[in-house]
Amino acid sequence: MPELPEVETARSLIAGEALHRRIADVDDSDTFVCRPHSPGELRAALTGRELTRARRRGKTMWCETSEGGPDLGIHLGMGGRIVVTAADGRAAEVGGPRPRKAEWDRFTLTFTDGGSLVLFDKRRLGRVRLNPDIDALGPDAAEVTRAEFRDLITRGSVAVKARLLDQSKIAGVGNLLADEILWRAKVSPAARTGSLRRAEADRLYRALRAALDSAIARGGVHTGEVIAARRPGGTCPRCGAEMRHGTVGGRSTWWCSREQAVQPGTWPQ
DNA sequence: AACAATGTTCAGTC
DNA sequence: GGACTGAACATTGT
Repeated sequence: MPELPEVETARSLIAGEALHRRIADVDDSDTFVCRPHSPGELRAALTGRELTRARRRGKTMWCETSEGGPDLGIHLGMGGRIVVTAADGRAAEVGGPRPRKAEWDRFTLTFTDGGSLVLFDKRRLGRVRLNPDIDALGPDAAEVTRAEFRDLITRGSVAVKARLLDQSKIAGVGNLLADEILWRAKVSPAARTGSLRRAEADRLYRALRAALDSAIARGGVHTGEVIAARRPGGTCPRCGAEMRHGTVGGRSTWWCSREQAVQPGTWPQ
């Protein structure tokens, strides 16, 4: 699930429920999720502090900590969820509490009030680390300006979908959101960045804003208009033409065979 | 059993 | 350095 809209709602949950509570203990024993830290490193760095602010850029969240402590970086990976539990044991989660197995709790902050903040992730591809390198990310997709976007989306000659997924160029767009944006803008996922005209770049920019606004308002990228058509036999929700499937930028990609027709010579190989 | 999956990262090649 | 591929990571779901 997690792309920018999901991460933003998770960040908002932390900001509303987990700040200014004293950390009594830290379970950082999952060495894969907490890599490259060794067990006990996060515990030593965080115990006794409070989270003071929850921030986000693209799909990376980080919490500032009290007494000049390190930033606590959290990435949800492919399917991570944040659960914040109150002192009375009541669990708060985006979209309401859902069933969860304790064995899939990958990282836990226990607060002195008895509550907790948990990264729950059955696939274990989420990660937690101190002082994440935020500067390696491009501008946040929800904040990028039209001028910045025009530049980053037309430079070079890579497939435009690969560029949308490149977190170092623009941060927050994942595979589903990329398909939704390209479909809304009626641009082929395989179109080369250098071949895009200004009108197409600006259509993509408007589609980016609209897709983000819609996903945040409706509760996630899976609510995208074209996402339901990403299946064998799916048809374009606008024109009814058959949806096509292939690999672009190394990821599974669906597009409308009529409105997003691949231009000759743009498909790799 | 085989394959795909909403993410990142790294090695290798051209 | 840019573009690209394939694999790896760990695990579940179909």
